[in-house]
Amino acid sequence: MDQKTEITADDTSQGRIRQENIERIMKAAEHVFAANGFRGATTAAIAKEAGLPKANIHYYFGTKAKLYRAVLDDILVLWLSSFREIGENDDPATTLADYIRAKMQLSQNRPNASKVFANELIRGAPRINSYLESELKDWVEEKAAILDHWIEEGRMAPVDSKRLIFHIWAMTQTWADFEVQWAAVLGRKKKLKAEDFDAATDFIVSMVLRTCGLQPIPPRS
Amino acid sequence: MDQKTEITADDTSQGRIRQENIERIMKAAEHVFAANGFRGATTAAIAKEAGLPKANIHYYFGTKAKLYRAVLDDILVLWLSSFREIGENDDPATTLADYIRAKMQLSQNRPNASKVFANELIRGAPRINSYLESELKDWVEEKAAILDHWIEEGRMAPVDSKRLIFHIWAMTQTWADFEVQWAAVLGRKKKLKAEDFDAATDFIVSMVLRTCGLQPIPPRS
DNA sequence: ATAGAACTTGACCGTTTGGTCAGGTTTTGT
DNA sequence: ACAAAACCTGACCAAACGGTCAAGTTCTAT
Repeated sequence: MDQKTEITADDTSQGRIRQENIERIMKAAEHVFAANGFRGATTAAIAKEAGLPKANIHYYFGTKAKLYRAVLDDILVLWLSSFREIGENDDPATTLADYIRAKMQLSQNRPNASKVFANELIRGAPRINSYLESELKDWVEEKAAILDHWIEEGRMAPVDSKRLIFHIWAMTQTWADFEVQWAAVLGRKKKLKAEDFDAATDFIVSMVLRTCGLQPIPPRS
Repeated sequence: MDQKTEITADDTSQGRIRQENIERIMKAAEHVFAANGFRGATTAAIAKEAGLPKANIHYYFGTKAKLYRAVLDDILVLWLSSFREIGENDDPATTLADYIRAKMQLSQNRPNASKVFANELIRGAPRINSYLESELKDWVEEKAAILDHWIEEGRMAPVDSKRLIFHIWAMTQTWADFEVQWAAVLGRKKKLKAEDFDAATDFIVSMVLRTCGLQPIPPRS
């Protein structure tokens, strides 16, 4: 009668079958939500991609909205955990480069996560506004303060630290969200090659470090 | 019987009422498609926002798919026409700065156009792949050649010209597509202020010009 | 003035949607 | 071995969907 098993994404308490199926469903859901947005995605499409009857996904997640939330929560955890700890005593150049590389690998390895997040933002982020206004805002302010500290110590050139972070995000995320566009312009067949991601990573690192006066500008020919 | 009036977006041949209604519907459609994607958007929602009965929008556009195409075509024209002509004899610094400013104004003034385009790309661009592979690719290659020419002449530092263009797009579009995110992090109430766009524009211009060796890096304190 | 073209729209239709449920099978702890 | 818990799923439902249509109203050229 009462199906109050209270399913959460990280329910490790019991059930091998449960874990396997939840994983399978969420992977399929991430893909379908990425490709169609929340409203455009159908539970039938998710079920088909997961290779399960539709009723089965409702058994585990109840409603489409709850499944979406679970996918979204998974992504937010991934997002925040990807941000390596930055300390005031670290080297500015290597810290920035490492961070860009980490974000870029996320774009390459988890493009659907990035797309679901992008979809949510485009829609006005109705479900994650509190996350943006709290965790994310705090994270940015904390990291920006460290950059400002470095600037004050003369360890890098003065830049608008918050906006630097914003644009690093913009540049790294574009390679996941708009992959088809860059693939088409570069003459690739739908998918980018690994070397495209490498070249983009190097470019962004170079651009950011030059902006911060941490890498010399090559002389004009 | 046969309603073969062949409606195109730029049908100026006749009909004051026709033009007015088509404009109203397309504006509403752009908003609804931006907020929900093609699959997630409903003709009822578009009709409601346009202030017309649903049957009326079918009278003018036939199907949801045709309406979407019309909106998309409108955006592609806007996109390409926004790219000012660049000549080999222009000044690199002012040309790049002007271009960034133009793209940024599009983000500020037509965010829904940007969002519809972004949605289409995230989905894999099923309807505009030929545009990406032809017009857009050609445009990028043409402009990149001019940048390369400038580099060869020693008028700017060597950079990967195509990737520079890609990342300018990424940085300018993020202010339209992900406005809520930046508004939340900056502590604004949902919408960014005009000064936020101005500050972002200055930052991107500065970043690009520094990268190209066209603007001195401020000394460390 | 008037006839034909253009525009309007409530009511309707077949399909797809998210979600439910009863009755079954499998797994698990003892 | 066996009962309880967990899992499975075809069949079903009301609501929402894209689209149609016939009967009307308004506009426009002569």
